[in-house]
Amino acid sequence: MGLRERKREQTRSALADAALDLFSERGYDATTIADIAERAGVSPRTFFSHYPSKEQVMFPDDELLFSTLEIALAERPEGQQTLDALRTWLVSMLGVMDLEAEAGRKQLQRDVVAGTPVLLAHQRHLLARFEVLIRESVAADLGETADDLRPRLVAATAAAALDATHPVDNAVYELPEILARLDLALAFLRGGLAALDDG
Amino acid sequence: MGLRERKREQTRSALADAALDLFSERGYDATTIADIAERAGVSPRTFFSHYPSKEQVMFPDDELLFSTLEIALAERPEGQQTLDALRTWLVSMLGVMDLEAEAGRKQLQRDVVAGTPVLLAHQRHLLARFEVLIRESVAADLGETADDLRPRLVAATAAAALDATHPVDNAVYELPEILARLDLALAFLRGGLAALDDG
DNA sequence: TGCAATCTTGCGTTGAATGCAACTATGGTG
DNA sequence: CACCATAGTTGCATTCAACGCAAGATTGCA
Repeated sequence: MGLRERKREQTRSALADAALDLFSERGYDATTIADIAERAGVSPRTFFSHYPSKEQVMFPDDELLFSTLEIALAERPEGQQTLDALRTWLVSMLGVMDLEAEAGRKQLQRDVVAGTPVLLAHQRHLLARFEVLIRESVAADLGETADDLRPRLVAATAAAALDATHPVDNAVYELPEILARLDLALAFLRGGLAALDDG
Repeated sequence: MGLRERKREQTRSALADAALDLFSERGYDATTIADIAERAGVSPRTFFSHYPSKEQVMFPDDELLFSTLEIALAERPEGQQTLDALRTWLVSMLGVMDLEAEAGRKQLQRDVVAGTPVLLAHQRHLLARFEVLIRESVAADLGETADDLRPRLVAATAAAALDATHPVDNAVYELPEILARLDLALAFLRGGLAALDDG
């Protein structure tokens, strides 16, 4: 990676760090883009060359998560079910994540989000985008349309399971614990499908 | 209802109508609050005394739906499950809705929403609020916390089922058809719970 | 008729977000 | 090493959503 890209990444994360700090100090609404840019040492205009909106600076790597899941679902081994691919993807993501970022920072991020309606809404929006990916993939598995009921139900459940992998309060989840939760959700989901087939 | 309230309601729905028309003519982004207010025959400032934001004018009666569900869940008969109360509420809502508003207008509203990312996001936000209600109520049923897995999964499924009651494309659903969809979702959900109990 | 509550309106302010053009730094090429 | 294309940064100007406030208009009630 060249100097140029490295500098850009540096600015990008400086903005994210500055934003997180300011949001947690003064609150989201009391912080302006100008404040964030100033603390990050760049011009206000530069903010928008890295993040398209004020909310997104709190979710710097969600675009990456989204695209990796998109690829993981599209390029999964022949015959592998969406839900298995999802599980595999989650494991690999958790593997990468815990290495690069320390837990305290993530916890602070969660606290700020939890206390800010606009950010909560945006987080749900992101989750909904994941749900769409899952829904389309599941629909293909089942040979149905994304508008049909079964893909909807399955995707909603899977998205809720993904959401439930985020620790609550100050708990720190370990990988096996997270997977256990996911598998419980998958069991729920498969039980539901079975019930539909019986009826 | 006095003259004052009637006038206010009149202004409120004039704004909603004007907004829907303009959004479908020029698009959401190309329409300003001033445009809407002008067509509705009121001042721009008045818009915000009826709707807190530009998005909400497209969902004029969701606050009502929300509060009625909140009450329906809180004041359900002793021993009645959340999901049954939800079903009852849906039936009563559909009964009221189809009488007051014609289907064509609703269809136009759905088209505009479907073609406008901001509005889609807001619709999901509203659905998420319903999901929270359901989640808390289900958690109480099960004697668990709203953060626990089962209430999350059940609420997510139920919310998806609610969402699936909205017609797709230009289809017009009849009441029995909608209920059949909901019941299918409830069967899915109970099958899932059963699977969890077995494991 | 007059008073109180409520709705409407205009004015001003803040701040998010975008477009554009100029400037700067980097990476690669001859 | 000089040159050029590419990409990142910045300042400037603009639009518009959203809010606070105070004054004006209208309705309900005594």
